[in-house]
Amino acid sequence: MPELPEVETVRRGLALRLQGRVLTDVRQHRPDLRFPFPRDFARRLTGRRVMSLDRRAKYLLIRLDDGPEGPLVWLIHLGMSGTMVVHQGAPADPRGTHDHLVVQTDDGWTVTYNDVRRFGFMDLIREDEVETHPMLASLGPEPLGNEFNAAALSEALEGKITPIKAALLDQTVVAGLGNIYVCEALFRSGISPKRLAHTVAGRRAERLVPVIRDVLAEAIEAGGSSLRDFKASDGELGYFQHSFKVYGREGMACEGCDCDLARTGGIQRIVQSGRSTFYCPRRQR
DNA sequence: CACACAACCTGTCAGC
DNA sequence: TGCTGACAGGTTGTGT
Repeated sequence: MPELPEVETVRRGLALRLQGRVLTDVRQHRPDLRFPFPRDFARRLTGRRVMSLDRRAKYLLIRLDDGPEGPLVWLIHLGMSGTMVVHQGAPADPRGTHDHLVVQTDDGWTVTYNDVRRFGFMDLIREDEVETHPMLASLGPEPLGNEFNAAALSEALEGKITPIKAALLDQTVVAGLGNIYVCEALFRSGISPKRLAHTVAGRRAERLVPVIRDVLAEAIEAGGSSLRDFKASDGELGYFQHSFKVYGREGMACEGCDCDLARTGGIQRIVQSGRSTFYCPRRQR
């Protein structure tokens, strides 16, 4: 589900209600998501005050105040179907089917983590463990940060024989892109998803980098996209999905294309590394 | 080492 | 109506 723009939208939504608040009650309703929750997870969160909410790639990092163990960082990955829904008042009773974690704040709000597929996970670590955390240590540059530029991308793609589509999904190359935004960025930059990654180094990388930044920034601006099982943290749906140019548009004409749809078949769907790729074979080379 | 693919889990939808 | 198979935004582990 959530790619970088959706996670950023969740971060902003959560910040509105969690920043500065004390977590007065934490209910964990199953022992694991994708991985087991850390030991005594709910107990260790209870009573902590939220100092800041940050994001690294598709991860949320919620920084907590000093407690018995020192300041802790609550690490969250939403997986494919994880959502954070915030509402005023007490938790729903009975709770929703896949509400796995329910947190109450000292000012009377409830934050619910719901995750149908349970590909998400959480951890609770010390600040000095953040950089070396197994899930964070090998992440590449933030696509919206200064370290992500044509030179860096070219270097990361150097010698890669895999298709550019697969390379951009590789979180060690650039951290935060997922299936939708890779498809959209490749379309906007006119690069075929089948093109071998190393051939994108150089001029094509110079073209691609600003397009990646733009598409992510636009999606964040639109409040994140949402498909059927994603809700932004305030429960409202995002609207960038209406701006997809190729994703989910198999057989449709691509924007600005004047070729004969009956003859060309329009936008194509292919499978790469087991995942759908949507693209226009005529305008992406 | 680099890459492709299966696996994780549940729900939805299209087709028969 | 019910069954089956394909597919869904991510990441890890395994096998070649």
